[in-house]
Amino acid sequence: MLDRRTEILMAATRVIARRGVRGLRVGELATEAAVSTALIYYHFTDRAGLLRETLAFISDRADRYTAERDPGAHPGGPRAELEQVLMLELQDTADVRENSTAWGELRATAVFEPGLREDLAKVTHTWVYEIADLLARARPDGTAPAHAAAAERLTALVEGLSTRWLSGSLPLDHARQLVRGAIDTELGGSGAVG
Amino acid sequence: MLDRRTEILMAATRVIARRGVRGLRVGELATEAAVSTALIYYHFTDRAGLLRETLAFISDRADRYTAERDPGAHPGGPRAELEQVLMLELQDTADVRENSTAWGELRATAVFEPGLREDLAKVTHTWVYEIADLLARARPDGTAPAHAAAAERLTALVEGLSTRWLSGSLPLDHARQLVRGAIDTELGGSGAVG
DNA sequence: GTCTATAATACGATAGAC
DNA sequence: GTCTATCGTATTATAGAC
Repeated sequence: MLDRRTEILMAATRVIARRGVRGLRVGELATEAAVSTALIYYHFTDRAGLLRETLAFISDRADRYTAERDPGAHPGGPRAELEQVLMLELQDTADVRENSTAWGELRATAVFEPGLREDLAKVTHTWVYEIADLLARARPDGTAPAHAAAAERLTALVEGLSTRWLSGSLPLDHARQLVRGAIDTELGGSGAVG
Repeated sequence: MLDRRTEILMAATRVIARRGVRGLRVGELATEAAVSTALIYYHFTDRAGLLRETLAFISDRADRYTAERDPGAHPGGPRAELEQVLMLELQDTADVRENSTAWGELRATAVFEPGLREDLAKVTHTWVYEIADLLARARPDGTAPAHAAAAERLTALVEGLSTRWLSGSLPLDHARQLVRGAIDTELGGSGAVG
């Protein structure tokens, strides 16, 4: 059985997925969690603190996506592992939708709130580094700077596509296909225009 | 001489660039535009209407970036033109910063407000189509679907990089370098990992 | 068309009972 | 720990003078 505090954090994640970080109202969260607003202020100092803890909660959950994998031991080899890791952000399950939405919100909010930037940079760096590592294993002949640049491009692409998906301008299947094409292209495969 | 209405729209663009769509307060806009809040409600029905018109205003201005160019008559050929058009979103001038910030906000807001999605899809489609056309001119040997996919990847990449730039996680020069690398890679040049 | 003044309400946050 | 009730303020929106 989960404690109330965790229930509130999960409810906050759902509300953020529905209304955005900046659209979260403490009153609406109370309704979603089926508690009073006073209880929220009992468990969290204020709205800002609640938001901080919720974003940490979401990050942890996202970390677990990847942390639970067994790195390097992927059956399909590094190429398949690379594709799988990049596709983690592009799946239509409640969990991933919630996480991707919150993540996009975090990025969008950081444009106007410098206080969020540090957390953001840290998590982004971890992700980029992981992708660069997989690229290095998929193409051991490439240079480290080339792998780093390709990893930055692939992750930024996934973020861009994720926003388009969530904002309804791009079907999920199409977004996934574009990522596959980008992997092909970056690995020097047959994906390029010519 | 501009009329008050247009002055308010320009002021709204500045406020959105500073605070975000959801951070825009009618009172702050009034101060920025040096008018009363009542005047804003005289010229626009309500906050939502003001926002709609401001976002249309921003879209029009962004269209003009590219519409005013002389398509096909670029001195450096289609490859240079392609690079230039993609780089339009990644420049540290007040205008571009305002537009890119507002554009990112429009996308981020559309995730939670379906009413904005139609406008968004239209402008995105125009942009993607323009890039696909330039790719076709740069590589006439490629197929139309390949050009379309590459255009979607390049524009989504620019959006992702733009958000990273504006949220302070990526220096502008680096973002621009990554776009150049992506163009090389998509055109089958020497940019790939291997 | 533009202002000052103010109504109406939404929202974050707290007091105090249980 | 959890609730009901409420306060204070920020914000949207309007009334009415000029």
